Amino acid sequence: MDNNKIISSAVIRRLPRYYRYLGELIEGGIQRISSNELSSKMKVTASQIRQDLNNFGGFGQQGYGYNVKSLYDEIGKILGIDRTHNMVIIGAGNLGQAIINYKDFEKRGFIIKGVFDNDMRLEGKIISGVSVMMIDKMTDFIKENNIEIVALTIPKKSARELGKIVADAGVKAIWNFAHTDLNLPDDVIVENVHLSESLMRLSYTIANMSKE
Amino acid sequence: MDNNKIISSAVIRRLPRYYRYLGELIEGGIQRISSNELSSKMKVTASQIRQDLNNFGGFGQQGYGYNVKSLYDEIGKILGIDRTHNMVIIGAGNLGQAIINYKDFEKRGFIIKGVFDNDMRLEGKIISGVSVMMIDKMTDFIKENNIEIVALTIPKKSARELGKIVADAGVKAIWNFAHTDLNLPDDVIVENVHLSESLMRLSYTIANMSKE
DNA sequence: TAGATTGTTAATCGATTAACAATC
DNA sequence: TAGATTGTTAATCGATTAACAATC
Repeated sequence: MDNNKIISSAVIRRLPRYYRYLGELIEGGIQRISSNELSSKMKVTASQIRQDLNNFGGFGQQGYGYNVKSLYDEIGKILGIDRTHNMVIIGAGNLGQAIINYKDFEKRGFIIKGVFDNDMRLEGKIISGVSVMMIDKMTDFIKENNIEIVALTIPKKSARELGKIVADAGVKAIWNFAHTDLNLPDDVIVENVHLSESLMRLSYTIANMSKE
Repeated sequence: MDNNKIISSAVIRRLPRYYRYLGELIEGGIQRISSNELSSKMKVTASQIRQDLNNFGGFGQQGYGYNVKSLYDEIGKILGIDRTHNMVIIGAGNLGQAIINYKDFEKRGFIIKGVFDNDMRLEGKIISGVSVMMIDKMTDFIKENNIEIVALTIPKKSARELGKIVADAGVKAIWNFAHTDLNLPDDVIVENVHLSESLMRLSYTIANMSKE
């Protein structure tokens, strides 16, 4: 595998979906699959599957197809979930709590080490085993606990401010749920989840399907 | 504007972001903007902005630029948020509650008419003015209240089942937060929010930025 | 009018699909 | 070996960027 080749984001966007389907095949006890079979399950072209995978190496075998388990593991490695990532949540509201309670993230190696909030009434509260701390303790906590990822589940104004602070504290990536762009230096990774944009795309499709 | 032209999904994906930036310009009291100024704010090319907008009509004026307020309104119309949409949530957990509590959706015309759950202890509970009902009342409720959109904030197994049920009940679109594809007939719109895929993309970027 | 900026065509770039030789 | 299916090249399709004439 050529580690330096830059992979297009279109390919990266599809990898987690391959990973999910392969996981389900494993659960179903399937050991091998051809690009053609996977193609019909996932509703993408077999050609695309083979092209995508070959960006990372020849994981298949002619005449046989792909070994489900080993392809699953390879994609896991590519996605960087063959190791753990320490994470904190900023914002102990419903959305922050939803992320903490959703146990699958932890299963994939995303370890939630703490939740921060500025509501003093929440200080010391335990949410699903994770304790709520005040924002002023955050920078130290990030440095001492080797935190790589911060999830921002707070309103946009605070998100912009705290985004800067955690970037300065040295986190590698921000998972941003606030409805704003963060405008941080290029060495800080930002992955946005803009729910309102998703809902507007849905609304667009409603408006334009009905037309025909 | 040519109502029948099919607009590429790449363009649609960008529209809500234009809408957001224009909204902020309005708040800031800005009345006109050129594609060049907007380009540097949004970090996309001016050419792309002009191309995107011209899919829907000539909203600008040579030598002047775009009127912020009227462009905002036009994009709102295109996105179908110039009218209201009735919506229900299935799943009264943290994620469902987060959506109910987030008042911006309501402001944009997405009216949450009810929440459904199968936990009998929640029956009749009021979450932010919206009452929790049991799943067996759902189909009737959807039909009687002209529900267009259903948000699925439940585990994947139930999501697949209830997705079919609400599709049969006649909803136009499903906003799917479950980590699965729904496989419904083509006339039902599905907009997926796969948080775990988003987190894996973030993880990929961490793994591959550190390499250089 | 002169300057600014759009709308739109043409050029480039990138992503997807098709085809098939290589090979298990 | 024969059949199946990959890996990979070539062809096509679509999206983005550049350029500039039209026009406010």
